[in-house]
Amino acid sequence: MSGHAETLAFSAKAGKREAGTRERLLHAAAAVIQDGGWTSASVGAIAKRAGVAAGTLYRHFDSKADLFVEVFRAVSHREMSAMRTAEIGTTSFAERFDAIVRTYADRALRNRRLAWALVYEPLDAAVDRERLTYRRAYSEGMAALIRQGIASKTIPNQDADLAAAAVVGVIAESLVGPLSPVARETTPDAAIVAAIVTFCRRVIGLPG
Amino acid sequence: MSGHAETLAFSAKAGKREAGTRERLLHAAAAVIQDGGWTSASVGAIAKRAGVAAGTLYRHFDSKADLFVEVFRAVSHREMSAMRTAEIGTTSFAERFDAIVRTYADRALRNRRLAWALVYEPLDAAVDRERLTYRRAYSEGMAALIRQGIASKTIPNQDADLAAAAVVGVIAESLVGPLSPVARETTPDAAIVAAIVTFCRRVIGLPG
DNA sequence: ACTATCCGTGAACCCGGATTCACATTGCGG
DNA sequence: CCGCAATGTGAATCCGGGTTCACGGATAGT
Repeated sequence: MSGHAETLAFSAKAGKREAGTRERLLHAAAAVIQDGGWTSASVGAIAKRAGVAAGTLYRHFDSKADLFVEVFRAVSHREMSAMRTAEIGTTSFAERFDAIVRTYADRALRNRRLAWALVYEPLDAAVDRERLTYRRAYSEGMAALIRQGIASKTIPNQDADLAAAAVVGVIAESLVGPLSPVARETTPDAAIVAAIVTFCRRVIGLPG
Repeated sequence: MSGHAETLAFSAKAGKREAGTRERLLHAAAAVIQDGGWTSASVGAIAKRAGVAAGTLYRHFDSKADLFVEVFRAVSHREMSAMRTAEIGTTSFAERFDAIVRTYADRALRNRRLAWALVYEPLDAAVDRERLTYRRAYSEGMAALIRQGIASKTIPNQDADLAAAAVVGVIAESLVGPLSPVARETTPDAAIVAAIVTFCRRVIGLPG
C-alpha cells in the first residue's frame, strides 16, 4: 500500500498467542488489492505479502472469499466511521454536506485502487452481497441527509434516493473512474476535491 | 438479450461465403454478457448460444479476448452513433445537452447489464485498453460540449473535463450502479431519466 | 519432561475454463 | 469429378489458481 498511516480495525480477538498472522493476512490482502484490484489478489500473492505460506491462509479463513468479505467489512467500517467523525461539529446542512462529501472524496483519492475495487469491481457472490449492504447503508445515509436539506428548505424538493446515487456517482467517477492519468497528474488533489464538492452541491441544488 | 431490435454493426466483411457464423458469435457474446457480465461469458456459453462448437470460435478469433475487444468496439460504436444522431436537429446548447444525456441514459437503461460490463467491469488488459479509449473519447465529447456552453455563457466557467466526468458519473451510478432493485421497480424509467437529466443540468450549472 | 493443540509449510491435488488439434464436412475452381 | 481450402467439431490438453493434507516445530497445561 502506498502510505496510509491508519490501521484497519481488524478485531484482534486472537485465538491464543498468535503473532498476529491473521491481521497480517488481512492487511496484506488490502495492500495487494490496493495496487492491483481483486484479480491480482491471488492466495499466493496475499500469502507472500504477509510473509507466510499459502496454506496458512486456510488456518485463519475458511476460504479466499471469506477473507475478502472480512477485508471488505473492515475497510467499509473504517470509511463509515470517518464519515461520521467528519460530520460531528457541523451545524448547518450545508456544512454537514460539504464535510461528508469532502471526506469521502478525500479518502477515496488516497486509496483509489482499493476504493475502486470495493465500490465497483464485481468478484464473488459473497463479496457482492457485502458490497450491496455497504452501498445501501452509505446511500441511505446520504439520502437521509438530503432529506434533511429538503425538510429545512435549504435545497429544492427531489427524489432523495436518486439524488444520493447521483452524488455518489459524481465522486466515484471523478476520483476512481478510469482516470485519464494525464489530466489528473497536473491538477492538485485539493483542487479536484474542491471541484467535486462544487459539483455535488449543484447536483442537489444547494446554492454555493 | 432481452429485446433490443437494433443490430450491432458488425462489419460483415465475410471471408468467402460463411453463413455468418462470425456475426452470430459476436451477437451471442453480447447477449451472454448482457445477462451475466463478463464472468458468465465463457467460450462454452458463447459458442452454445451461437449454436456452434467451442472450437469454432477460434476459427474466427485469435482468442477470447480478441472476440471481446471486437464486441466492445461494435457496441461502443453503436452508442457513439446514437449520441451523434441524437444531437442533430438541436439548436441551443441546452437542447443538445439534454438530448445527449437523455439518449445515453435511455439506452443504458435498456441494456443495463451490458452497459455495466462495458463501462465498469474489469477483465482483460486488451479489453481495458479499449475501454479506456472509448471512455476518453466519450468524456472528451462531453467536455467539448460543456466548453461550448461555457463559451456561449450559458453555463458558468468550470473545469470542463472534471464536469464531464461528473456528468458521466451521475448517469452511470444512477442507472447501472448496484441499483437497489426495490426502489427502481416502482419508479418508471421515464421518471428516472427525467431526474437524471435534471441532475446533470445542475452539475454543470445549467438553469432549468 | 510429556502430550494435546495450535500454527505454519509447501507440495500435491482438483477444477473450471481457455486453447489446440486431428478428423469430418462443405463449397468452389479447375 | 478431383482436390484444396475454408469451416465446423468436440475430445484432449494445458494452465492458473484455490484448496487440501501429511508432516514438522512451537506452546501451554499437567
